[in-house]
Amino acid sequence: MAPKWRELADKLAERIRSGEYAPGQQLPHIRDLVEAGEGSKSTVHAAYKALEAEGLVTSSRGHGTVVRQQAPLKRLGIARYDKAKWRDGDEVAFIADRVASGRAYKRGEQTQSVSRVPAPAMVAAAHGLPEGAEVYARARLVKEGDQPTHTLTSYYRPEHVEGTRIVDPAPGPAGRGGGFRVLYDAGYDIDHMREELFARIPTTEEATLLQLAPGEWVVELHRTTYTADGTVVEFAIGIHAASRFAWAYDFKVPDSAQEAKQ
Amino acid sequence: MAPKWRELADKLAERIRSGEYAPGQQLPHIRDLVEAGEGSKSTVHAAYKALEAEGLVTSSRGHGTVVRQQAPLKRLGIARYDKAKWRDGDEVAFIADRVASGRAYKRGEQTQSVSRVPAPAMVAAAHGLPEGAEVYARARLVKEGDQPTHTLTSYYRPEHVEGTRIVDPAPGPAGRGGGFRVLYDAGYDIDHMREELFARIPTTEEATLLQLAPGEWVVELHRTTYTADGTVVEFAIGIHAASRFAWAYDFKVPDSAQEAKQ
DNA sequence: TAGTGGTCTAGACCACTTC
DNA sequence: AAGTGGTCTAGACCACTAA
Repeated sequence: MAPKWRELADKLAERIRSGEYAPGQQLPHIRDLVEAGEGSKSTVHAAYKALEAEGLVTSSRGHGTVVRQQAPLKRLGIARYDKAKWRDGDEVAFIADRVASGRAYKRGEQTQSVSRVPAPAMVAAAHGLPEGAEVYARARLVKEGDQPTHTLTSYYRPEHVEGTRIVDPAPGPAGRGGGFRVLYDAGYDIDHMREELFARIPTTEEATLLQLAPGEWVVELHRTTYTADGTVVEFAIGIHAASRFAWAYDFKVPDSAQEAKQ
Repeated sequence: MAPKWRELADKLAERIRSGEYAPGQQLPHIRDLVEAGEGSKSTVHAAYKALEAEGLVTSSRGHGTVVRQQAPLKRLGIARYDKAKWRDGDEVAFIADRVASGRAYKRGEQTQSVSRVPAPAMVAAAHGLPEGAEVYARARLVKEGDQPTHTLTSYYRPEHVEGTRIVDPAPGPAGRGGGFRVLYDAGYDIDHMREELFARIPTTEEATLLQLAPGEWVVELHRTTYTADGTVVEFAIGIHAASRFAWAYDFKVPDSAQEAKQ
C-alpha cells in the first residue's frame, strides 16, 4: 500500500499527463483538497511537493500551484560548430543554433564577464599547465527570453588571446563570429574537439542562477578545442538545465586493427 | 532565513562532504536529533528526506540512515565500439569496457530477453518502417555486481537477423562478439553511428528496475547504427542511472563550405 | 485584508529489522 | 520486544501576493 501522499500525487500526475489539467492551469488549492477529505494539510502538501520535485508543477505562495509547461528540448549537434557560420558569416555559434531553430536572437540574452584567474585543477590539466597558472576565463550566462538555460565558461591561455577582442570585457558575444573567430584571426584555426558530458545534482548557486525547479539536475559539459597540431586553444565548461537539452553525435565505428595497418 | 529543515540538511551535508561522516557510516538517529533540540520529528525527517533526494544518504526502516558511497563515474568513449574488439577477438563491447576499467566480468551480470514486437513509433521512424511493423527487440539489464546500472534494448529488422544467434533467446550476450558480430557474420558490416542523449525523470518502473535513489534522474541514449550504404541495422535505447556515467565524443569541427567545394 | 503555499509542533500509529 | 525510519493529523503561525 503506497502512502496516501504518494497515491494523491499519482492521481494528480495522471490527470496532468492526460491533459485534464492543462499546462498553465491551476491545481486545486491545498485547503480544498483537505476539505475534500484527501488528507491533512501536511499530507496534501507532501503530494504537491512530490509533484514539484518531479517537474510537473510549480508552486508559489500567494499564487497557487500551476501545471508547468515543458519547454521543448533543444537539440545540439556538432553542426553548431560549423566553420562556415563563424568564419565566413558573422553569426556566433550559439546564435546560429537559434536561427536554425526558428527563434529570433534578442539582445541581452547573453551576459558575459572576462577575468584573468588562476586555473582550477581541471582547466590546468586540459591546457597542460601547472595548477594555478593564470588563464583568461570568459563566463557567459545564456538565456532564452527571461529563462536562463545554461552557463558556459571558456578558459584560454593568455598567450593565445592577449590583445584580442576576447579580453575586452564588453558585454555580448566576443565580436563578429565569437571566440572561435577571434582565435582564427589570431592564427589558431580550430580543427577538432572533444566533448565530455555527465549529469549531476546542481549546487545551490547553480540552482539559483539557472532558476532550476526543485529536484532538477544539470548536465555538465566539458569541451576541449584543438588546432590541427593538437594544441589546446580553448577549454570550456557548460552547465545546462538537464530538462532542456539533448545532444547528438555522429561518428565512424573505430577500427584499431585497420588503423594499425595504415 | 532558510527553513529549519533546510539548515539542518545543509549542516549535515557539509559534514558528509568534509568526511566527518564517512561513506557507510550511520547518521544520528532522527529521535536523537529531536532530543538534541534540532526540531520536531517531522522537521528532522524533512531534512533527512532532502539529503536522500540529493543522493547523499539512504534511509531504511529498522536500520537507520547511512552515508552513500558514490560509485565512480564510468566513462564511455566511442572506443568501446572498436571493431577489433568484437570482430577479431571474442569480447563483447560492453565487456571490453569492463576489462579496460579493471573490473572482472562476472556471469549473470547481464540478463537478456528477445521478442518479436510491433515497432514503437520512435523505433519505426529510426528504421524507416511504418509504425507497428514487426521488429525484434533484444532487451538487456546490465549490472555491476548486484547493482543494476542501465538497460539497453536493441531493435532489429527481421530480415537482418532472422535465423541468427540474436533471435535465440538464450541468456547472456548474443554469442561470441555480441550483436555487432552477428550482424557482421550476416553480411552487415557496421560503419557509422549516431548517438543522441538527454536527461529526464525516470518512470516508476525504471526507478524500481535500476534501484534508483529517490530524486535520481536517468539519461536516455538513442543509438542508431548504419552500414556504409546508410542502412540502419540497429536502433537501441538505453536508460542509464544518471549519476553513474559520463560520455565522451571526439569529432572534427565541421566545415560545410569546405565540403561544398569537394 | 483575504487567500495562497510553507513551516513547525506534539503525539499517535505503522512497517520493518534485529535481537 | 525494542528500536529504527515513515506516515498522518490537527492546529498554530509565517511569508508572500493580489485586490
